[in-house]
Amino acid sequence: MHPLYLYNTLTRKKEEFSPIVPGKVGMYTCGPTVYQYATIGNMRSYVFADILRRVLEYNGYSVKMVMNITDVGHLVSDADEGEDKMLVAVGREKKTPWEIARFYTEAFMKDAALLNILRPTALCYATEHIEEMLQMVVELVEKGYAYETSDGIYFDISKFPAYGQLSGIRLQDQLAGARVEENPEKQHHADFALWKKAPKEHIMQWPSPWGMGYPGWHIECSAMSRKYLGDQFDIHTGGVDHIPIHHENEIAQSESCTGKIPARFWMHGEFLLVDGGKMSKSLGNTYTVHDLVTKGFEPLAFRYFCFSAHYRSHLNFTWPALESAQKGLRSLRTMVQRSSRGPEKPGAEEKMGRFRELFLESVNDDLNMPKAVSVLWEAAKADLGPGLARLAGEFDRVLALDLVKGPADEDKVLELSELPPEVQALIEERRLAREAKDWAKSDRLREQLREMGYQVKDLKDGYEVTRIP
RNA sequence: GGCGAGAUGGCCAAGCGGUAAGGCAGGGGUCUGCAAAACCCUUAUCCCCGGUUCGAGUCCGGGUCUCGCCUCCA
Repeated sequence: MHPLYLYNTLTRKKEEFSPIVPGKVGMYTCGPTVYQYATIGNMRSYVFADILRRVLEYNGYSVKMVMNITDVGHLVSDADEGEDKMLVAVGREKKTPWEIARFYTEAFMKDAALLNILRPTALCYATEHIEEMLQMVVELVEKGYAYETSDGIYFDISKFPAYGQLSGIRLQDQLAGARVEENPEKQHHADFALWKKAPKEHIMQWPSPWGMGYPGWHIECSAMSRKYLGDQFDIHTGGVDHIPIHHENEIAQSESCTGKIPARFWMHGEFLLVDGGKMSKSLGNTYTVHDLVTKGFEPLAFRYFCFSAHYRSHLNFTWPALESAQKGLRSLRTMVQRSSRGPEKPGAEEKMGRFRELFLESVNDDLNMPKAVSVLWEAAKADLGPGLARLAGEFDRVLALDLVKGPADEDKVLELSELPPEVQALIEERRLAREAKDWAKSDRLREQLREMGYQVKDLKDGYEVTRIP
């Protein structure tokens, strides 16, 4: 047996995983803010969460996976300054925040489905949990962890000495207001908003004990994870950018309320780089799943590409790299699918057992997907016969690359009858030329067909026509 | 200024104390009238300098260089 090891940001080491309740795992994934299309950088993060969930299930756990949808505008800056993201989108698209949120939520779910990301067992929308958030804010105020200013309710960080445990930041080292305007009413520069009082023109606002307002960004995760997973659950995931502010704040809020750190394992996915540098919405060098499809790639090529590096490493996105992934995936599927048509091989089962073990060992080693994929490649080359297809089917419960059913290189062989008449005519002419051993004419016709978008392969007896992609 | 990650063959990338996975690309070969496909073979002492050890990409110290976070963003 291979125990499951996961890296915990909290302790900065790999730990053997075991859930609070035997056999069951509760995990919470920080979901998207739905005010524009998700980038492939965002998607890498959700592929990571999906892999974690699938590996847990592969290990026999029943997983409750909760993901939030941030459909309320929180402020642009985590330091509670600046514009409201949702309002920016409202100005841009001339729609209501609700319409925008719905539109981009659907777009996100569609992209996720294209990447074979399983739907979370529970999706929760921030706007549907304002009540729970307010209750938590009230609780924090009553317990003395928060104070009121002219523009909102703030968490009092001085009451939570453990602050900074995730990121290793010591508050006294941080330069107050180094890059943002300091709010003079805040008692400590790292105090953060639990609730904001809304100016009249603010579109999304709700009644509260402090008048009309809207929630601070961090409170939604605390309130919703508590509601669906309890005061303490097993795993919390997100991007590395969430470590210093968002998750620190979340821990501070939740633990102040419940007395417990909300999650035992904190796991973070590294960023996707583009051409060696950061991808960011503000730099405008972002791509979406749709962009990949437009360039002729299948979405799962991106999923496969994500497996080329460990989730805690930077992964550098370039078009040639994606092409390499697409080729690798296609060729893997070709091997798998071809194997299912051949005869059984003696001794295959024995070898398969070994590969199963290696695969499990790899994914259970903190989700080492590059290793896991290499195990599959080794299996593909091990002459397992139809056993390979069975094995790939098992591994695909984690990989989800449509190995057995997805498009492979060989799938494009066309019947003569499905070709346009003029193409059929040229092929027939070429067949006759070949019979007459008129190679010059044969080659000329093959070139002509190629220009029309068809590749002709000559076999022992006959030929195969495929469409050039 | 603070925090963190990383430097492995042409490219991407595993390995985390015992003598370098895998993919893509390249080269050679088999097959073929020629192609294509397929199959086989093939390409590295791991940024630099010290140290620990019988033994180090793998641990420690010091450099150099990248990159990320501390603003939006996974």
